Amino acid sequence: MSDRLPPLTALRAFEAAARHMSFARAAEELHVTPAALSFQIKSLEEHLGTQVFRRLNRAVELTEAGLALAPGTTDGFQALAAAWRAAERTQDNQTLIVTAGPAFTAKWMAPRLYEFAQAHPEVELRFAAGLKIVDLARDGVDVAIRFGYGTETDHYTLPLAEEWVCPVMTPEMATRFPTVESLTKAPLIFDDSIRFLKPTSDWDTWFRAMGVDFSATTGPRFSQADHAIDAALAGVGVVLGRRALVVKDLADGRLVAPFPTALQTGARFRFLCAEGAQNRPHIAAFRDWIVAEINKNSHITEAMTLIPSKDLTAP
Amino acid sequence: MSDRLPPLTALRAFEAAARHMSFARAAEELHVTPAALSFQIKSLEEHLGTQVFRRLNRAVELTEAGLALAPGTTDGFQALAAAWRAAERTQDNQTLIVTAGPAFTAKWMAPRLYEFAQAHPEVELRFAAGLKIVDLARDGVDVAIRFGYGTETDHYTLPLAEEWVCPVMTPEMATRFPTVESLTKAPLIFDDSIRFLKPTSDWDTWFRAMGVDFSATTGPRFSQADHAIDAALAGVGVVLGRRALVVKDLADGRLVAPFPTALQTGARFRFLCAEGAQNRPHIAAFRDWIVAEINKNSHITEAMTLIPSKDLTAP
DNA sequence: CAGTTCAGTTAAGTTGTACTTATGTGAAAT
DNA sequence: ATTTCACATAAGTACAACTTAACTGAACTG
Repeated sequence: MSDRLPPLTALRAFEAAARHMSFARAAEELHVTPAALSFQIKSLEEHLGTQVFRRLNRAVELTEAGLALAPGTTDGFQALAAAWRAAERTQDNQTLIVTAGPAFTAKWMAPRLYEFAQAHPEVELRFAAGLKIVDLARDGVDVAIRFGYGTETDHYTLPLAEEWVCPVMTPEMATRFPTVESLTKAPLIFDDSIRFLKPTSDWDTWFRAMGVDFSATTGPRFSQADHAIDAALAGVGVVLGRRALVVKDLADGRLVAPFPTALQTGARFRFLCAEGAQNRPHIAAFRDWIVAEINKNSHITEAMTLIPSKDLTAP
Repeated sequence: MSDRLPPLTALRAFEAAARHMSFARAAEELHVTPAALSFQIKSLEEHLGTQVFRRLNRAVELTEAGLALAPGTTDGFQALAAAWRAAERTQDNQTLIVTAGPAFTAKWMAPRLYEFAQAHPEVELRFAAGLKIVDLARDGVDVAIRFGYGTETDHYTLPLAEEWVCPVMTPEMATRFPTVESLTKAPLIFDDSIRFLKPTSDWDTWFRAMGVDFSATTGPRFSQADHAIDAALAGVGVVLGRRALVVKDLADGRLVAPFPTALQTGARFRFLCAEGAQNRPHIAAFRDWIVAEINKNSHITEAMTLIPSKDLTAP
């Protein structure tokens, strides 16, 4: 992969020139004189054996070779710049960039952010949305919170508390549906975000765990777990709430779980960071804080009867 | 995007060292002495303000900063190398790299390849499979043949003949189903590869064009058009064959189209290459040859009654 | 239509990066 | 105990990369 590259400064000069379509502006960007840039381009052309720019009267134009070269060089230098920034960020123990799904961000992080800021005023937290992050280093992220089963290799992984689901509702709603049987008549909210789980942990499974044969079908459906919980908070109905996303609301009394039987999903949130990064002070602080926050509400789990979903597979 | 990069030779040295996990081997790859490489790494570390390698007794190990830096630099230099190769290829008028879908490759290119080789012995054709090519220059492809409606901007685009579909079958099959009415009883083959077309050009539409109200439902389905045609060639049944994919078989008598009414789909194959590349001799030769080949069989289209599918939208 | 400006080229000379050879260091292998 | 191996360091060199300064040639400008 090596010998097949021209002088890198020349490539860099070309990339800037192609981006600006001007030698003068490229020279300015690179803090060199136009003359230097002109030489670099010339050197590149000698290496390639053909022109990359067509020199017009007052402008330059990419030749076919230049057109082939330009997009890839821009990509390449962007990747290098991103990598360099990622390396620089490892030196920065003030800023912590976290990525998490929308549900965890809204229902776990957001209500606790103030407390973290109190405990660690020196750390500036930033959130990068999106689930599609594949490579932490490449995407400029320090920590990822992910939900599911998998255990990534080549990353430091800390599994957090196992996720269970349990019917939760407003206190007012609980008075209207005091028994499990009455719950079959209650407005049920469906959280489609956990449909990917296997074995499934849905309403039917939960009723089966309670010894009730009931097939829930109609009711509002949400693809995002946080929206489903927001609906329950608004008094729309009863939702099978995920542990991590509802314990705060349960602890604060905004929601109640009158039927303390929960399905163990087998899935859990995981704390991920680059191998070795777990020792950086602010990352370790963030991790320890998350773990402590989870333990704060462990009494809610202790009050639950936990039944693994896998023991309840449909007949 | 500029100032935020260390000396590129140092980055390059680091990339090689991280890839080999050895200064000595990296130095060998870059054709420099280990001493030079050691200095480059040191210079990089001074720029970053921290070590990127932990020097062990007989080995080196990436530090956290190094771990953050390594993958992105490898990506970056790979992108640069790919771009440089793409630029070099513009100098090469012997090799022509073409990408096309499996159906076009199998049913249009393959049967005509020998003729092209005869006409242009100096050009070496290579095929890159896959539909997912987004950027010709980035992916190292000279020419793409694509099917659909769109007209790419920022590429040279030559629309080829509009695609129609018409029932085709083996001559033996044609004797068994002499009328349109009898065709409703024939084994119909479904080519799902054109289901994305709007308006649809399917069996129902074709029968509607013939004034027959018939809803075809059962029959073998193929997601790839070439497989559907292969099935028809094998005598399995009758398929709505796409112009480009069946004219050769029609011209050679392997298939017949006894009902010369064809649906105009509005879609067509398009010849794509990088802007400017259409003038390179071997690309121009390839394009002209494709156009000439298509014209060779224009008598088949001329014998057809063409009905636009959009005039036949379902009631 | 001269004069000015603008964008890139070329020449000559300077600086400093990247490289070399040669030697040094420390730990593991023999 | 000696050798070997992988990288570090010192000192010196060569050339790449850059500078200033002068040049070209075309397009605006009034």
